[in-house]
Amino acid sequence: MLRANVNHSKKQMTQQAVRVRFAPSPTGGLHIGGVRTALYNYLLAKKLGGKMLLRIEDTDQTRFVSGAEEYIIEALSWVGITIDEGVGVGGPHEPYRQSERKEIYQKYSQQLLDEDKAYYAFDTSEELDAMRQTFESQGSAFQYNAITRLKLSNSLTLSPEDLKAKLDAGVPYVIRLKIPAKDEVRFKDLIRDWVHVHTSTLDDKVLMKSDGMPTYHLANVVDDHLMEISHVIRGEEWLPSAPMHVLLYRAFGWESTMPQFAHLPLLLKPEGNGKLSKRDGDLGGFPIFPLEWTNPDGSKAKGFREEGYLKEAMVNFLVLLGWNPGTEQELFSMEELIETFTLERINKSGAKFDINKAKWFNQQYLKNYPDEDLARMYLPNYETDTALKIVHLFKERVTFPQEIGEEATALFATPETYDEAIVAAKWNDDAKRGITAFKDALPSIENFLAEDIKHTLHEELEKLGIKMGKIMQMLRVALTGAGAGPDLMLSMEIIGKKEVIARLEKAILQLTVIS
RNA sequence: GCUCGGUUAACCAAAUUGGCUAAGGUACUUGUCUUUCUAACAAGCAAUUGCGGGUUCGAGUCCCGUACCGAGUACCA
Repeated sequence: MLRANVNHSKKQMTQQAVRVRFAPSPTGGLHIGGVRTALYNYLLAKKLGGKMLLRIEDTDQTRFVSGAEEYIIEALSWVGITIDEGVGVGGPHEPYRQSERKEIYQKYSQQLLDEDKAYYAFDTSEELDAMRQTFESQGSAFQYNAITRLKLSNSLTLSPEDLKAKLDAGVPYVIRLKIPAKDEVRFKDLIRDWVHVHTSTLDDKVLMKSDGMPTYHLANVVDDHLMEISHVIRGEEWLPSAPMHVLLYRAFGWESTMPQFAHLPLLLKPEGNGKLSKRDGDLGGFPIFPLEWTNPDGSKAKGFREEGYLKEAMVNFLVLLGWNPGTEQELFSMEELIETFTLERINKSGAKFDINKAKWFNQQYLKNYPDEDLARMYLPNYETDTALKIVHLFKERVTFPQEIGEEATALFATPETYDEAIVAAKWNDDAKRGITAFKDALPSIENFLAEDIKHTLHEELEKLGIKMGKIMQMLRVALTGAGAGPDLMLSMEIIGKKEVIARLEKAILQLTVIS
């Protein structure tokens, strides 16, 4: 290959073009952890002027779910990750769907077979399961390795004639990697530093399944090599099999151009320990998927996008799950992230998935969102002028943009009930006199604007010698039913003169009857 | 069981060649806002860094032991 010229200094290695890949399998909605993995890949690619590839790992035909691939592409595009090469885009290494690359894997597994680095194995799943059980009952674990393979049904133990007979007869087989009995594998993980493992603890992993498809292990090594991937950035769950992947690169003679590895910390459950799962989302009432996902049976799983999470907040939240800039900055645009991101600053320990943090980021971004956009998107049924006032009134007090619409609806609804605790504490003679006087003065206000309303309230209360603080909360209850809320003067301006008067009349009447 | 990882306040989390007083956020408490508040702003409270040893002038950081938690251990990725 053209890359033959490579076994030299590290410096030259790092100057090699940066090419990273996101390689999900289309088995359903994309887990939010996958989005983070994609994001880290993307950030590294952009930072170093490299390419981001999307490869679909659909080698498990039994788990394939239609629609998942489109979903993945849409999810990535939602958060702003653009693909330079791969499924949906094309590129020089097509196809990018592993199911369409079968012959390639067959060719390479045949190469390993020819070089005696892999072998045919005819043991059935049932036989192996039984074997595992036996071992387990004896307190040890079954391994298909240098020792046991000599007692099992494979091309190492079968005579050439028997082997040929089985193959000719079409007996199902898998191809396994022949892991050396005694050897040390070590590789440098960009996040975890040197990892070493003795080959005696590894087992002869299946490379090709009996259905003719490769396993993840073979497919990802072959493809990463062929697609000239420079950095493999993936979840920690792959760390245990990484040594075996190194062995595969070695077996193919590709070790000198092997990509660098970076195994990302896990996304942990919000409570307790363990990997974040779909169930945790149901339990905590939050999504686990970026976009709403519809299962083949029609059932739906919620998505962050539909729940009202802004994509900027999502990115910011996700990027900080396992990475930090080392400064006190917490809000980052995608551009700033591309600038600041480094693999070196990813930490090793798992990151707790704290949905409150996601909400906090959403609030921060919502606050800075242009009023005009929010008004147009979430208050389409209001006049522009009114809509802008409503947005201004609520956007710093809510977490999700759609809440602005809900708050607006509530604002225009005459209260049916009044906060009892506050009525009990604050509804007294002064409150009644003050509010009545204020109400009676309202018709004379020409421009029903917050400033003028405030001015009138001041005047009326001054005449009566009542302090503003004494009745403000009661006034709010009379108008909205609730003891807390946004700026009251602006609220009244939006509600409108007629309705404010009507509500006050109603409240005075009802509350007087109650007390 | 075995292999590989992790453990810093109530919670999240930083301290990346061992080096000033162990960041920051959330929550909580208090104050300010002559107009309330669940908002905003300000201040405050909170950690012998899982535990036990060791190396060192100096350890969250390195070494040994131990406890707990996780990941992997499939013809799934």
